[in-house]
Amino acid sequence: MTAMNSVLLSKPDLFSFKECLWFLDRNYDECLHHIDRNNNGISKAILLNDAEYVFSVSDSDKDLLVNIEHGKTGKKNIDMLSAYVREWFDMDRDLKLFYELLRQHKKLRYMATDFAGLRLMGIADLYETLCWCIIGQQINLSFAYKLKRRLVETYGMQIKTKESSYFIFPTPETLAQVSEEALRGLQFSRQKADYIIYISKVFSEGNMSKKKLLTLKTTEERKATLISLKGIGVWTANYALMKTLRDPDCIPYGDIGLLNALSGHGLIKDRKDTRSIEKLFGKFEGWKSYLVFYLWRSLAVPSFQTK
DNA sequence: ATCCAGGGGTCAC
DNA sequence: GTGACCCATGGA
Repeated sequence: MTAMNSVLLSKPDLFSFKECLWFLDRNYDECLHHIDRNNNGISKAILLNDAEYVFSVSDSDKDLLVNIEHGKTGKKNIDMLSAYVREWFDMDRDLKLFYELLRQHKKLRYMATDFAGLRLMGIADLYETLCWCIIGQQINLSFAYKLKRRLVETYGMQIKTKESSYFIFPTPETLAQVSEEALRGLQFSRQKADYIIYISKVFSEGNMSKKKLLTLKTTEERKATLISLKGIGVWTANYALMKTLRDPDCIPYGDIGLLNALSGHGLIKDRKDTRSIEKLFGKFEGWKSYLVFYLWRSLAVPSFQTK
């Protein structure tokens, strides 16, 4: 029997909370969650149905413990947060087939062991994902995280609990009203500032949403709809479909990290070797997004770093 | 100083 | 549809 402010989620097979946490804490200055290494857990603030919550997820043997730290409690709310966590950690997917495919590949089979249980960590909110992509376009990740922190701490909602302080990503309504100059003051380039403000207007005026995108049936239609927006190119569209809509077969073509991982494994000759890329991913039908994610994970393995 | 970083837009062919 | 070129900004 659990209290009304917490619930246990049973871990699926091939699930490692530790691996997932590692990804969420890979030495970058992430401003949208707090990792607690001592307690082996993570906490985060979110907005659900216009209500704010701070919740934590921690390891509890064969389960994950989800606890409401701040906000409305009760069964309905804890159920909603449970669903959020299951989605975030991609807990409802059976990775068995993916691991079978990995083990069939000489150069990649080590991943099934070394990264065992790593899940494709999602970003629930489409608007946040697109903003994050725009921020990250063509700059190094540590600077991208800096820009995101400035944006979030300047325009996001802050929630203070006894233990800590949390931020929620700014709303499109807020950022639609921000001036280009203000964002440039945060060291956004003119281009990034324009894209962010434009996307914010599109979302705040109701012309784009995750729900809207989900009404489109095919991946290609969804991709094309995203790309029709200024600032959203092939890379961003694929990234968003992969992280937010959880499309199983999206490859962010052109991604520098992906290319580095592929060449680090000796899987491609150069960045334009699209034939080899197609050939490799062709073997991972239904799991292309997962393969991309695992290749990103491999970038932290010293022997596969290109520098 | 120079090159690079989890791209995107534009324009010419 | 492909390729060349420009755009910005901090980090190494």
